[in-house]
Order: sequence, then C-alpha cells, then structure tokens
Amino acid sequence: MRLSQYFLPTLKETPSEARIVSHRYMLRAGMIRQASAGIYSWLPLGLRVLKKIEQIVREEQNASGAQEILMPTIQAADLWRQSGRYEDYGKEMLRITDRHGRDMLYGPTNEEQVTEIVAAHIKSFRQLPKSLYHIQWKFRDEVRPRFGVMRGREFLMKDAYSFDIDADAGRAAYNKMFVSYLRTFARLGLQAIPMQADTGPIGGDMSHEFIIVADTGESEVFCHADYLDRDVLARSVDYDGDLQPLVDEWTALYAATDEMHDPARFERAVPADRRITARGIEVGHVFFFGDKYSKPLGATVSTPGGGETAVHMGSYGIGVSRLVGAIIEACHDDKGIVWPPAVAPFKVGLINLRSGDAACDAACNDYYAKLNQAGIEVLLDDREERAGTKFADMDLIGLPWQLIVGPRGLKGGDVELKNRGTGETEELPVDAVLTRLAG
RNA sequence: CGGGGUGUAGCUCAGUCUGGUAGAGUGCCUGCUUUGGGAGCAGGAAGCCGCAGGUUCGAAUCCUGCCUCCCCGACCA
Repeated sequence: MRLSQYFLPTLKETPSEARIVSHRYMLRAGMIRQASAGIYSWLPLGLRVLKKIEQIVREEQNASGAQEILMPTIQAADLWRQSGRYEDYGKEMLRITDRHGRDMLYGPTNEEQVTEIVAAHIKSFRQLPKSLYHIQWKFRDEVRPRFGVMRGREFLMKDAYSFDIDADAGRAAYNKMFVSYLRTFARLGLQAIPMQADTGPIGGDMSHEFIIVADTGESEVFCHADYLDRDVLARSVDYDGDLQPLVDEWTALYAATDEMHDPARFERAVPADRRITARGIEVGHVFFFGDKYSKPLGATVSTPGGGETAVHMGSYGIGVSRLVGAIIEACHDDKGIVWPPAVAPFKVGLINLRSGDAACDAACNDYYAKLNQAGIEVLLDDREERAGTKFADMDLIGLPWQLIVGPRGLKGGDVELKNRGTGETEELPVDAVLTRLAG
C-alpha cells in the first residue's frame, strides 16, 4: 500500500476525550473514529488489526474442533422471556420495537439464540458433543462507556458454546476451549494468565478469566511470577487426547483477580520473591453452566438408556475488539504503538526520506515491488513530507520493521532496517532484508 | 444511576465574568527556500460559537429548557 493513497488520518495532537494510552494511540494513528459514546467506526488501519486478531481467534477455534456459525445481532424478545433473562438483564440490554410492535433486542450475548438452534436440531446423545462459535458484534448499553474500544457499548466478540451429554463430557469441552485460549493469546503476542473466576450459583471450578498484565489495567490481579515466562506454543496439542494434565499445569499456581484474591493463601502458596501484584485486563472468559439455558429452552437429547436429559453447556468469550486496545496497552512506548508481528497491520514500513528524488523513488519502487512479490505486507511512505514527519508517523503506527531509504544511505548500496521494538538498526543488502523479513 | 465538568475551524484551546464586526497554534491549500527525527518565510481557504426558545437596538457572551461528550463513583467482555 502506498501511503500517498491510503486513508490514514494521523493526528499530531491528542484528542482531549482520550485518557488512556491505547485510546489515544488508536485515535492518533487513525485507526478508529468515535461515532458516539462507546461506538466506533473502524478505519483502514484499525480494521486490518481487528481482522488479523479475528482470524487468529478463528484458526484456533477451528483447531480445537469448534465450528463457526453466524447468528444475528437482532434477536426476538420472546426467546429471552423463555430463559427469564428479558426481565433480569436490565437497562444494559438495548430494547427495540419493530414496525409491527414486536419486542426485539440488540443481542448482548447469544446463549438463548444458540440453544434454540441446538434444541431444534440435536435430538440424540449420538449427535454430541458439539461446540459452535461465532464472531459477531454485540451491544451492551453500558452506563458509562470508557477507555475507547476497551469498554465500548458496541463490541466485536467471539463467543463459543459447548453442548454435551453430561458434566464429565462438558469438562472435556471446557478443557479444549481453555487450551485453545492459551494458544490464541500466545499467538497474538500476549502472555495471558488464566485466573479462577466466580462461578456464582453454579459452583465448581469451571470458570476462568484470561487476564493480560498491563500498567493501565482496570483491576488489580495477583499471581505467581512463573506464569509470565511460559511458552504454550512450544508444544503441539492433541485436542483428541486428554487435556486435563495441561489444564492442571496452568491452574496449579496461584492467580486471582481482586474479587477472588485471598491474601493469606497467596502468601502461603507463592514465595515472596515470586509474588506479582499488577494491573490486569480481562480478554477472555470460559464458563461452564450446565443446564441453565437448555432446560428452559427445551434443549434435551435422548440418552443411551432411552431417557431424556437436558444438554450441559458452557460458554466461552473472547473480546476481539477489546483486544485491539488491550494489545496496545501491553505493547507501546512513548512514541506510539509497537505491534506484535502477528497482528501488525503491515509487516514493514518502507520510508522514502526524499520523495521526488529520482534515486530514492527508484529504489523505493524496486523494494516495494520485491516485498509485495515476496508476500510481505508493506506500507510505502511516498508522501512529500519531511523526514521527521515520516519517522514520527511510522513510529506512531508501530509497524514491526522500518526500511529506511534516503540519499545518504543509498550510496553504499545497502538499506537500513530498523526494528521498531528494540530500536536497533542495521545496514543490509536488499536481498538480505527480504530474507530477513520473509522469516 | 448519583456527583462534577464540557461543547467556538479537522485537532489543541483562548474569548463568556463585564453583550458591540469570530480568534490563536497546529493541520489543510499555493508559492519560494529547505530536506536523516513533527522546518522557515509569504499568501490563502476554513466556523448556524451543541440545539431551541427568551431578554436586548444588538447575544459565542445574560436567562430558561433540551441534547452531546468527558471525568469520579457504583456496574461490566
């Protein structure tokens, strides 16, 4: 993409409404435009990141055996009356009336909708287990939206639902999701820590929040330092095998949000030099809730013995749009964003320091073509701006690599490659750069 | 939902107390000079001053009502 043609409205100054770093950088980097409180339009750069996150989430969901569907944003109120949540949900649910006077709502979640689908089509234990997910926009009419896309009213969420014959089978489904979440966040470049969450009236240990540590996190979290240097991607996972040992490994050490925190137990379980107290952002939640929705909505199956039973369900969310903000919270410096390579909108920014100079233009066009040919996503800054402006914008939008071409460096035949994260630069022949970036 | 603010150019903000031709910086356009970390000079375009009503010869400014957005708290992926 050529920046001279790209729609990238960067801002030099920080819009006054943005208080936290991810919101500021998303506005300044031209990723989003606020439409109203907690509701945003996604501009090209922001959308590229959103789509990359979405795709990684999708790949890992598929790998775990879940199947993608797509349910509507607008749902019928009757469905929610059956589960009893139409009255319970309160003002956070955006209620709409259609032209016929029917009560509708903009879905804040989809348990009812998916259970209705399963109730209609799954009749026998032989058709289980099933895990279905979708990636869809949700709306929760928060009293006070804030932190940009981290707590908007409209948000993109991956929500998955598992259906099983009994609680034991349900645990297997829960474990699959648990492991796929570990892998998903690791692939996004994040170190997410599963923390025991409140299971409410259901009880049990099958509810975890996945938290990433960032200075600007919303809540205080406590955990064992060992969680911060684990590499879940080092081992391959067999989703058909027994995942319990792996889940146990990830739940053995102490990790709790402030609401579940037990200071005495924390001090007992974790050596003083390994205790971490930090701020955390919730990016995912897995929860097993049995027959809470299947019973009222009639999602029952025939059992091997000829009887009938309500299916056991779990639901599993990942805040896709929230992750864009969360990643920035975890990955930035005072100049701008530092994207983890897997979610970066482009892999490399090719900076022409002297647009209009024949040698620079020719070299940039050559590199640009070669990078594109190699399948490396490149953003070429071919604008007629000064060097300082180009450096500042490129640092702000945080592409992992900067390939810097100017009259000074061009003489030696090498080009300058700069790592956005470390700030290290090196001079390399063009072919070596291509090899480096292709890896 | 309680409390506190805010609304003037794309962005950051003066001007409002004390009514009298709509301002600055930045960004944008033009030209010249510059050119490896947000340049210099000159010229230019750009605003129903949140909306509606009222007071007044005259309202960005005073009064009334409404709306918006932000912050603190309670609440949440």
